[in-house]
Amino acid sequence: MRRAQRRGLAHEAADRIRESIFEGHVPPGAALREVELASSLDVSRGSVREGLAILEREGLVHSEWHRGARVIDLGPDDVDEVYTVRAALERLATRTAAALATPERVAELSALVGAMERALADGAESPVLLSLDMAFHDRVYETAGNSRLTDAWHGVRSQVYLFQLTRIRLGHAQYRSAVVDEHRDLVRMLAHGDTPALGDAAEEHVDSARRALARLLGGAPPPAERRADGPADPLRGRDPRRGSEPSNG
Amino acid sequence: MRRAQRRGLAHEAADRIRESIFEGHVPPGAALREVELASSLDVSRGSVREGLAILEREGLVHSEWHRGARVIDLGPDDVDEVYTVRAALERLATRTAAALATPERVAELSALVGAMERALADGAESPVLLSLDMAFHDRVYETAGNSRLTDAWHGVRSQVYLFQLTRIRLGHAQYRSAVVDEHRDLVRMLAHGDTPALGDAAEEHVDSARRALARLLGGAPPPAERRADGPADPLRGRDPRRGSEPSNG
DNA sequence: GGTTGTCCGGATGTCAACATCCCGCCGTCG
DNA sequence: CGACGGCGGGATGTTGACATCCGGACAACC
Repeated sequence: MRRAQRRGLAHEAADRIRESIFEGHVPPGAALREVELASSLDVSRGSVREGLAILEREGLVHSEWHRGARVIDLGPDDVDEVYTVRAALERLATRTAAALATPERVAELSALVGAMERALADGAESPVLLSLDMAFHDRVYETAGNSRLTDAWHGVRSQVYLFQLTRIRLGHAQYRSAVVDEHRDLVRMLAHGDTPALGDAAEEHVDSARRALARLLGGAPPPAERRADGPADPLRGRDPRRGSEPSNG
Repeated sequence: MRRAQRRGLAHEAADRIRESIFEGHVPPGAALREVELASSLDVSRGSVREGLAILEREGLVHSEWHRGARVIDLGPDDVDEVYTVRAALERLATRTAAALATPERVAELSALVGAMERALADGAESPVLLSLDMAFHDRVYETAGNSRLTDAWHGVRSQVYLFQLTRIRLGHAQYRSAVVDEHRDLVRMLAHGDTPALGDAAEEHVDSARRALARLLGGAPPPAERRADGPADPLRGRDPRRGSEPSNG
């Protein structure tokens, strides 16, 4: 059985705030004032504060000293950052999962793809598809069984979710047509144990999303490099924004 | 100029506690009691609490609901987890850095290698070498200019530091003999812009550390797979310990 | 006119007290 | 003798109040 988890108000608060952001009730760049949220959620400022720290870990929120927290404002450069990191993680996760997957796990993933097919056929809303999409990848990371890898994934997961939401909003059809096929391919390779090709396929899966977003958000045209040996495309530099390197020395 | 940073007591507390752990004053698995630390550091429990959250983000500390925080206890399985993730990150970071590096940046890295050579020749303590080692990689990530990538790195950095410390403690000579050469190679490739080989070299650099540690900690013998197209070795599964997946749906 | 100094509202950072929860111990019961 | 249940110490989770800091506006000064 899965172990039960007691969580506490901070996690609850984080969940609510995250929901609000995803549902668009709080626009990008908006200030998240602690007192406001505290009274709104009916918890103390301390708990809200801790919740905001959780969201900062997920990259959904950016906060500065004595300047409060704001919803992150994602631009074209962020697409590159997030998806480049995600591609590297996904490559590792998928390959590791392939090595450890039990038939039951593969069946679960296959069932998720089946659910996506049905949802697509039933003309379900795209956010429903997106939920299945995210669940699929969560399952893959879970199968990989590497808690550090999962943590790293959680560091970009919410941002990916946000990006895919805007992708859906701007380019509906394209997402719907690609999602199911790509995941079905992934499952097939995973079941077949085709490890060498899997890494590339997982990266390509992520990279295709990146390209679609780059096109929609109108960033500088991506270099469209051939990708036979990994993602070689250089990302445009960007200020390191968040300071505070751990200072062990 | 580098922007000035005001940090606050939480970061200060985190730094002190981190130091204590690195210097071995707090053994692995030991409980980190909030009241104790608070009186010891002469700050309030709230700040200590926030500091512990920071350390948890770095993977140095593990805490459970109403059960407090403990220093993480690293075993053979954790070596695989940490270094497998690190290899993936380092691959991306090094390749990206190669694409963006200015001559000045390469010179800085080269200077760090020079400092390592001098330290080695002067018979400096190994922890000094390790500091330069970490500084080198920090610099690489900084050059890559991807804040998400840097965040992910910070998620394993302290654990890597801890592992390298035990590596030094157990297998002194081997680390000293390998470090300088490997970093010099990295700089050479980076200066030369030899991108395709760089990714593999960076991965190999990390993987050699992983193997050394696996040997020293006496884990199950690693599968010693040929690594021509990436790290294919499956990691042994492990309980997902930390729960709390972000629950957006 | 542009720059600097000062002030004030509002928000965050920090603190110490109250509420809740674990864990080990021990007595009791089957 | 082993299992269940309650108790008490101690630690964490949560809260509301105080201290500090930021940002903009206005006024003084060169």
